[in-house]
Amino acid sequence: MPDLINVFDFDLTATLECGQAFRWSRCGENGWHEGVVGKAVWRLRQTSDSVVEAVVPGGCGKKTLPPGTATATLMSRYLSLDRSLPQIVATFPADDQALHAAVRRHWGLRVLRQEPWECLASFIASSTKQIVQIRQIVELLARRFGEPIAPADARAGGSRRAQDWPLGKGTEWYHTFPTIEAIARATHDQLWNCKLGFRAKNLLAAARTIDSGKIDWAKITDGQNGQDARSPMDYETALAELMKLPGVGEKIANCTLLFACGFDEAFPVDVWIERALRRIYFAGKKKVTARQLREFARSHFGPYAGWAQQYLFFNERLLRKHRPRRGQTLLDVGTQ
DNA sequence: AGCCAGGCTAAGA
DNA sequence: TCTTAGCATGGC
Repeated sequence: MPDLINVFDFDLTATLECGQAFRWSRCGENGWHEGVVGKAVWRLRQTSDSVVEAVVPGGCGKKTLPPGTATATLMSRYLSLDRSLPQIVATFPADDQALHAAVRRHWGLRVLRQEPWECLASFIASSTKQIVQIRQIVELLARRFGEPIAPADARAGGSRRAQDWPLGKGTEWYHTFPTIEAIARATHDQLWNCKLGFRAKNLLAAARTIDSGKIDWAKITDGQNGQDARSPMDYETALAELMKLPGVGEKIANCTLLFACGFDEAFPVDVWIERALRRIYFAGKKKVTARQLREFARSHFGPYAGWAQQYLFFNERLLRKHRPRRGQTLLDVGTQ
């Protein structure tokens, strides 16, 4: 039996599939999602507005996962269930109809709190790559430099009966995401062989820079392990610190701060969000520089700008996905 | 077949 | 300060 978790204002699928994490995939037909988090394999599915089923090591295999246990705390933290979505949304500009429409459409989407190094490394790998390719790279890195997780361990904590498992046979080996040290010890060619291309040298140098203590990694990511949700460092400092790493510009630094370090105001601008911003907020204006977009975002969206970004981003991607890509601009899609 | 992908960096205006 | 080319590769 899976454990049950009570949730409010939560949409598991939107949260896992909105493009912030790369190691989740659907498995089976019954809405199960499977992913490696830390040293464990998690399987999750949402069975109603208020219930998520979880098969995780450390789960008790009983009906409801008792809040306060280590596993419950970990999951609540990773999924950002320990936050009030209505309170976050209340900080958005009240008159921004396009944003509120996106929020309604994807109600329950939450920004995750991922492991910082995995997040940073994944986004270093992401530049000029499609999401399928990024997922491939991350899996290759895990397989070659991560710790193997035996099939039996992947099933730990749940039922021993294979038919209770969404996965079926349960003979597959999993791998943790490699540590900073593991990547730092790798050779350039080994990373290259993980299809990183020119990003290989950036990832290697980033790992070695962090490993040798040249940037204050511990402080940037401190909120991850401490009591507080976020790092004690201020946003601008943390951003500048991350951008010292090779291959890490504003976009990737902001992704890391938002998706892993608890900086809710971090606002990554990629091509998708740029399209959305231009269409929604700068319609009719011919020349809008990237800098203007960033400044607009900072002043317009407020302390949870990063969350607003994620709603707009996901929305934009779905718009594009459901529309023909050629011969039709997004201008006629509207903001409804 | 070609086009393009969730960028960063250096170079040159 | 803003724009542009180059970087490599696989998926569609």
